Amino acid sequence: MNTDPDVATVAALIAVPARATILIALMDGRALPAGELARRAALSPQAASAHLNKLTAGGFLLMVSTGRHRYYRLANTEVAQVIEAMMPFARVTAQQTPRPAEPKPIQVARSCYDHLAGRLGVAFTQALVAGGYLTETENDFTVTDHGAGWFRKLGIDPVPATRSRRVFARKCLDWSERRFHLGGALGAAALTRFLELGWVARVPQGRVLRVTHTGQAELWRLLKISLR
DNA sequence: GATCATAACACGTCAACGCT
DNA sequence: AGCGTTGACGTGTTATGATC
Repeated sequence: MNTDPDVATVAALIAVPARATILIALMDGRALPAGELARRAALSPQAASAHLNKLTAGGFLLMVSTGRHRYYRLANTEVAQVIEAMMPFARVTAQQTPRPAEPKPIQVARSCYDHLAGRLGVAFTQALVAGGYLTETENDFTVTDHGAGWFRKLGIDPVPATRSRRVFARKCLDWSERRFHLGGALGAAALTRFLELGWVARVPQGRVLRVTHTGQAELWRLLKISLR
C-alpha cells in the first residue's frame, strides 16, 4: 500500500491551463464571480463552472453565494504559496528571450495573496532581518523584542492572535527574486498597514502594487530601502 | 522496435433549466 | 432578465494491445 501523499492528484488539479489561469487570477486575494473567471481563462461559463467545481472540491477554492452571483476565492494562503512556489519553474519555459534590463512592475512590488512580494517584499524582509527586528528559522521568521517595538511603532501588532491557526510569520519564496519574503499573518498585517499609510497603492485589475512617493521616502528613512 | 487500431478519458460547446 | 449549473454530445489526446 502506498501511504505517500497523493501529490499527483493535487498537481493534476493545477496542471490544466484553464484552472491555472483561474488560480492566478485569484492570487491577489480577491473573490471574483464565475463569469469574470471564465472571461479571464477565455472559457465558456459552462466550462469555467466545471473547473471551479473541481478546484472547490479539491480544496483550492471557496465559494460564496451572494444573490444570483457566486464568488470564488482561494481557500487559504497555502494555496497561494503553492502557486507562487511554482512561478520560478513556469518562467523557465516562458522566458525564451533574455530578461529585460528594466524589471516589470509585477517584479518590483506586488501582493502575494495578502502580503508583500516582489523586490519590495524581499527588500523589506531583508531589512527587518538585517536590523535585528526578525530572526530566521528553517521555515518561519521570529519577531525579536527589538522588532516587536518597531512593529508597534509602525502600527502593526507583532503578537500572534491566540485563536488564529495561521502561521504568524511564514518564509514565503518569492518567484521573481528567488529569495524569501515575509508572509503569514504578520506579512498580511504589514501590507494592510502599508496600504493604510499610503506607502503602496493597488493597481486595478491585478496584484501589482505601486510604491508611492511617501512610501519611497518612508521606506528609505526607516529601513534604508531603495527600489532603484 | 515501429506502426496501427481501438478504447478510455479529459475537455470543450450547445441547449435547456433553475435560481435570484 | 441575468447568471450559473446540468446533461448530452463532439473532439482531441493518451494508453493499451495486436500485428508486422
